[in-house]
Amino acid sequence: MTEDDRGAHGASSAVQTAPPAVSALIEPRPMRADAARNHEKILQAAEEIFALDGVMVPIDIVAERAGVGIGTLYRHFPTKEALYEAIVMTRLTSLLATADECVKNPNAQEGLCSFLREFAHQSSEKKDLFDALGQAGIDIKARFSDTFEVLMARVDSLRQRAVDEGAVRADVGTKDILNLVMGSCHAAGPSGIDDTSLQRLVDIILAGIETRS
Amino acid sequence: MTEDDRGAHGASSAVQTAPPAVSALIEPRPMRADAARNHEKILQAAEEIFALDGVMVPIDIVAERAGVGIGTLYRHFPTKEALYEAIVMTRLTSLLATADECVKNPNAQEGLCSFLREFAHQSSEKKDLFDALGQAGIDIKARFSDTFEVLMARVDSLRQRAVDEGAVRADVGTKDILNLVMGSCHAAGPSGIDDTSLQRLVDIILAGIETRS
DNA sequence: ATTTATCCGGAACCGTAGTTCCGATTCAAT
DNA sequence: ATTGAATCGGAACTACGGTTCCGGATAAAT
Repeated sequence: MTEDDRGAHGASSAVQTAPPAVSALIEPRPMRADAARNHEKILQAAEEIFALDGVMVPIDIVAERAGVGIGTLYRHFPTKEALYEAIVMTRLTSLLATADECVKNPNAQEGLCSFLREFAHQSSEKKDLFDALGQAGIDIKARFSDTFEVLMARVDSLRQRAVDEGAVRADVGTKDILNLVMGSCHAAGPSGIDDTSLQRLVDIILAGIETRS
Repeated sequence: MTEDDRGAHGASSAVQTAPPAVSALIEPRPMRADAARNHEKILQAAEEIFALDGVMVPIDIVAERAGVGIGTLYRHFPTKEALYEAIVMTRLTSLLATADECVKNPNAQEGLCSFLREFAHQSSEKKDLFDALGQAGIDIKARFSDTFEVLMARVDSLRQRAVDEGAVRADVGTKDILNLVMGSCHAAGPSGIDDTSLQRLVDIILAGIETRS
């Protein structure tokens, strides 16, 4: 039961012209047009709502906002956790892209700096998504260990470059930095924190990890 | 209904010898011995459990740990929120005491420093109590505004002294500092963070708010 | 146009956690 | 020892949110 759309995420918009009999064994079916549309609508609605009201919102609300029934939502994401996973994945990927961008910056310090700013900015926009999930008993680091590792490595290279350049103290770990920045994002209570204040906090952190003269 | 033990918290252990008829209008009744005992047991159990498993634990568990029935618990704290309030109050008071202690330190920088360390230490011990409450939709700053203000003022005097002494930058606010330190405490995920790492984070923050040479 | 596999919608179900209620129990005053 | 009010205990009630189920609608293949 309910095994029909398992693993259909990567379908994209590739046209299927191969003989059905054989390819059916590999790729079950291309997913109906409306289904694909709904899948996207749900994902988007969830992202918006979670960012706005936190992950505690009842799932009905997400369905309502997406303009679909609850049943439909469950057809696409058999569990609320599955929804979380999809969104966190999006988020991690996006961060990874940001990190990649920042690595290109020839100035190591600037690179690290702008990554952290962007990281903080995203985190505060998406109302403490990561943290709220932790609260709800989902261990992100465990569930997405591979993607997480990659991101971590990327950030670490940002940090290492800055250290090599002599701009950042060698005795602060990547985790320390990320913990500090993440922490800043939700410390200001449920009301969130305005971007200006947040950037001020990031500045302090940056000052804190700089090499002293 | 259920108005019999309203406001009986401050009863303490003062002996009542005044004529009952008159004092009854002022102080309803001294609270039965076992009741007082239970009140204390519940408070203590709640503090322990909340610190250990977070505020999401069902209230039955608290009652069980305190060795009383659910009904009893509700007799003393008519709502789960009421329990929260009692505990947060304890916590705030304790922090206030710490702050008072630190103000006595003749060295302003050391004073601020040791307060922040202690603050961080307590926060990590008591498993993100404040934050978890925020998550649960309780706005601490609003509900305890008066006590909170006092604490805030105290910390601000710690900061101001350090600024006057030329040890801390003048452009960082008290809120910034507290946000950073609070943030550090729970950023490390549900598993918490060991005290050594936490102190390292506090060190970075302290470095970040120092005046540059 | 017909047919059928897929998908949609939302009523109903179930488990969980907060809260209420009231008979049984216990304190403490006489 | 007796008595009555205060307190206790926990079964039962309620609200809420996640999940299941299935009759009806729809895309797309013939």
